[in-house]
Amino acid sequence: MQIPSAAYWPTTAAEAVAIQNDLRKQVITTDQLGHVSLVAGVDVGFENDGEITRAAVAVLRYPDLVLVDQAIAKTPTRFPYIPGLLSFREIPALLMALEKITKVPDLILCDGQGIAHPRRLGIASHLGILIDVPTIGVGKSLLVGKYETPPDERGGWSPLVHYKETIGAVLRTRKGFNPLFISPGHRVSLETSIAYVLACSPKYRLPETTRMAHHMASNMKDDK
DNA sequence: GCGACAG
DNA sequence: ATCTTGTCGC
Repeated sequence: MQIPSAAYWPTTAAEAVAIQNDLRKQVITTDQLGHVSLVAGVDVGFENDGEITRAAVAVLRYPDLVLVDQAIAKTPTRFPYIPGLLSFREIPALLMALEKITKVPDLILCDGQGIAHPRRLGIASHLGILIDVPTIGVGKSLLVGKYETPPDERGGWSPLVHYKETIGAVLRTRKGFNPLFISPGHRVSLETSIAYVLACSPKYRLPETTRMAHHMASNMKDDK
């Protein structure tokens, strides 16, 4: 798919924060997505103490979740891991992998937060704005916000609140397992985000999209 | 000031 | 994220 040239990339934390404060104005948290027939999952992995970044994209047909396209990319890491600035470390490699995809997804599920972020610009929101595709943040743990333990049943959830603002949902995709931290990335509402995450996680705690991308990013070290 | 802190 | 086998529990 066509990817806008990420001409310049920040080098310092202060620079990255300034970019987030600017891009946050572009985030849309209302439903602005068409018919969804293709859902993608993206994930990243590292090698050599983080020197190399591996990215993987898995495109699945929706709603049967059959893998129809995939791509991987490997590149030198350019930004350190700093809580709140994760996207600057992982997005460069993700864009390289997305560029190789031939089927453009209608929706992308990302590892990490959407607007459930200190400045409302987690990796899902950041990526969504850069490529202008609807995105949802699916985190395995908390970054910011407070919440009550959600009901222990599949579909049970409770709001994630930060500074009096609802920024996401703590959702259980399986009874008896830790919940996921869901938040709108870009062009998707919270309600819709919850619905798609549940629809994409029919059997395991994590969405099929995420699981497939994860496996691809891991097996990259086995082959070429 | 102290602690928390996606992957 | 990553280093890694077996092991405990539903």
